[in-house]
Amino acid sequence: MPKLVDITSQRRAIAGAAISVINDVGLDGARLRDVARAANVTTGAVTHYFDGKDAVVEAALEEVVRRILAKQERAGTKRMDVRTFISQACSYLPLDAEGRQEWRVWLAFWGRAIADERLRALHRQYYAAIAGRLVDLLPSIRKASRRQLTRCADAVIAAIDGVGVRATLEPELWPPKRQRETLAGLLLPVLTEFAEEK
Amino acid sequence: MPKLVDITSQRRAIAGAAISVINDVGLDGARLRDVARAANVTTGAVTHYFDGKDAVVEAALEEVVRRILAKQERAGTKRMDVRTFISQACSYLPLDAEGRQEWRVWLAFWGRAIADERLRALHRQYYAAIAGRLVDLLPSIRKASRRQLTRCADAVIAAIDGVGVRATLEPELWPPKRQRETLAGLLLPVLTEFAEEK
Amino acid sequence: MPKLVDITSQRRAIAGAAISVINDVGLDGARLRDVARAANVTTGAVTHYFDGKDAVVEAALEEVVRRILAKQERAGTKRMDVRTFISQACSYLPLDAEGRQEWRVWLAFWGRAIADERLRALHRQYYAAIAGRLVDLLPSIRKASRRQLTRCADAVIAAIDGVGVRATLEPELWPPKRQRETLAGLLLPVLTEFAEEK
Amino acid sequence: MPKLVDITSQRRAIAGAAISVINDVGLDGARLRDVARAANVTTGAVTHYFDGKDAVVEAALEEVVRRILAKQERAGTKRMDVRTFISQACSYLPLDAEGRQEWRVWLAFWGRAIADERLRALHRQYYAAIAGRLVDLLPSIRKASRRQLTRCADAVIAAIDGVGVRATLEPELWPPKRQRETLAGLLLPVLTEFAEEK
DNA sequence: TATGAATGAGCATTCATTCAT
DNA sequence: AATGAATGAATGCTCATTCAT
Repeated sequence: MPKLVDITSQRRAIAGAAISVINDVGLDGARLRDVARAANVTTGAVTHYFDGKDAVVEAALEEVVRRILAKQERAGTKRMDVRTFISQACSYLPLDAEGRQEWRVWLAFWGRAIADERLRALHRQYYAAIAGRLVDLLPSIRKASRRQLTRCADAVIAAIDGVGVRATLEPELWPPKRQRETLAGLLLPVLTEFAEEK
Repeated sequence: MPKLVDITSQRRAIAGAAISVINDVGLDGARLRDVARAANVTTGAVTHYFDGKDAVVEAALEEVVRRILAKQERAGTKRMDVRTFISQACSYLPLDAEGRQEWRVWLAFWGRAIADERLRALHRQYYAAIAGRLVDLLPSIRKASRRQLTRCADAVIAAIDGVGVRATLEPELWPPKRQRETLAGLLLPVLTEFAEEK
Repeated sequence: MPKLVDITSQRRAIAGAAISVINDVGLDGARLRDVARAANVTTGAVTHYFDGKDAVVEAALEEVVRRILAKQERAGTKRMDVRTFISQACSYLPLDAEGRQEWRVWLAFWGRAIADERLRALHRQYYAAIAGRLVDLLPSIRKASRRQLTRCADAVIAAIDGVGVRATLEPELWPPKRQRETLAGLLLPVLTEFAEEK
Repeated sequence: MPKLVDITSQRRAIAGAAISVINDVGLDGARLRDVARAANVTTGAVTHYFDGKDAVVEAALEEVVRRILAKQERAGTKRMDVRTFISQACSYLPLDAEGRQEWRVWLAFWGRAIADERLRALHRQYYAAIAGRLVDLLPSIRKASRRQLTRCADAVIAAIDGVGVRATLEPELWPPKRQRETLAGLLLPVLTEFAEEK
């Protein structure tokens, strides 16, 4: 009787190992053998669960997105003030070790996506998901037209990305405080204005 | 007498070729041979002018920064209103083919910098230069303390990076108009507030 | 289950192939690819079993030493006369095809050792082993102080090396007879004197 | 009017530079560019004076031999006792920095000669020259048949080579004293016997 | 005569992938 | 299902050599 394994959880475990390796040595530096070792399996096992390196890499990206989205506190869509919203937005930033890891890997994928149409398509998809969440959340501040909501979501995402990138590249210069202040400095005026429009 | 060449200009030419190749195939995909071909020289010539691939890559980054900084219209530091400042900031965005190329390469470097201390140090240095320019420019809007200027510069840089990243990854969804509007949407409230503080 | 291989014997096989290649084309001329072919494996296999070319080269040296030492007839340490000892010493000389090969490779390593501290350390170690054997053997001729034994061993080793080098470089001029006569001509007076000291 | 250069002295200078480089980095490690730099000329000049690397290398060997032979004190062929002869023989050993350099380079050439017929022919030639000198010198100890002289010269050369090799590979363990004692230990009995034969 | 920029073949090395077990 | 030994294509890099000036 063969050993029964949970295929999905094995794939998740390997994807997680890949994230860890990418975080350490970058996307190019990540060798399948190291991923295997980090997952406590053999290289053969990795190619057994995935079609090849690209598939592993995509699974890692998918896992990162899953984790990033999971960060967002599952707040209801009830009435919410601007400050609460901003504090929610801050949860996306690389404030702790885990967040930094996710951002580092995320940046690594950007770097590869510029020359990989498949990855870029995934990015479009993930951004759409994130933007969709915001568009769902923003009406809890104020009812607005779809167009207004989209614009506002664009601004919020850009602000988060802008702060997150800088904090990821200069972690020693960007403690959580500076990240939060900068993000708040950008979002407070925008969202206040948004909230007060009629 | 042997042919005398301008070493600096040759290095610049090769760095430019590297940018072009990185833009096309990414930082990992960039092979020295392709860089050589793009520069109309042989691989031997490339290693003649540079110590190795890493040196070529760093030169490419340096050249990209040079071009990005050169973009900024050399406005005087005379009195400037918020709208003019934002329009200046927009000149950093990937609005045209050239800008898109620079941003793509820039993103590629981010991806590698996460696992390359040397590159990260270069990034710190370049960000400091860019921030410095802004800090020099902001007083033309309003006199302010160094701390206030820095915070404002942080916000501006984050906004530019955030919009630029998104526009680079989703170029078909982010025509110049959307980029400008999003950046303005972020900066106008912030800078207006900044300008009106006393 | 994957094929299980005896790693040590594979390494030995590759080292042996390396010896053969070095014998043919010299230490510098030896390419990993040729070593691989001589061992009936691929270059990838060679780098699979060794960290790189240097490691292969060191393994070849180790194997040569093993073979050279194995040459020595395993005589007991019982009473032995000078002529028997000399005949034992002669077994180190490049008298046959196998011995010539070992000496050629041995010379090749000398040439590299002069600029390679690591190799020189190995040589020191191997010489110490050879000298040790002689020091163990000489008392079967006559009891002597450690100092006297060492001096005698020095002389014996020098005589063997001197004859061996010349015979290796001028094989056509140095048939076994001439080698044996020259070595005996050097050692007989020395050892006779050594044997007769009281 | 073109600059007039002494071709021969330029070649000698380059050969000397080559010796120095080979001494430092070995025969394989020696790059033409380094030789050129050590000789204070350009690489082009080196290939101008020599047909290629092999020619430079051979010139270096020739120069080493010249220096080694020059070492031998030009004693007359008048009556000479055994001790004086041995002291002459010792002058071939790597007793000082200059001698060590010559031996190191000499060893490097042995290592290459094993796979280079041309170099081996040169070695045969140089050994013949050295042996010839000894054969000329030995009669000053005792008149003997050509065959006896050759055998004795063989022994002397082997003893010198044997001690020299070891001293070159283990310089820290072989100060001049140990070299001289070992060589004398080998040659004294042999030559005494030779001198006393009738 | 002499320069040194440029060439390009050749090398070790890396690593995703395959496959017999 | 899982192993890990073996493959071999692909790359960066070195360096002797060439040649226009």
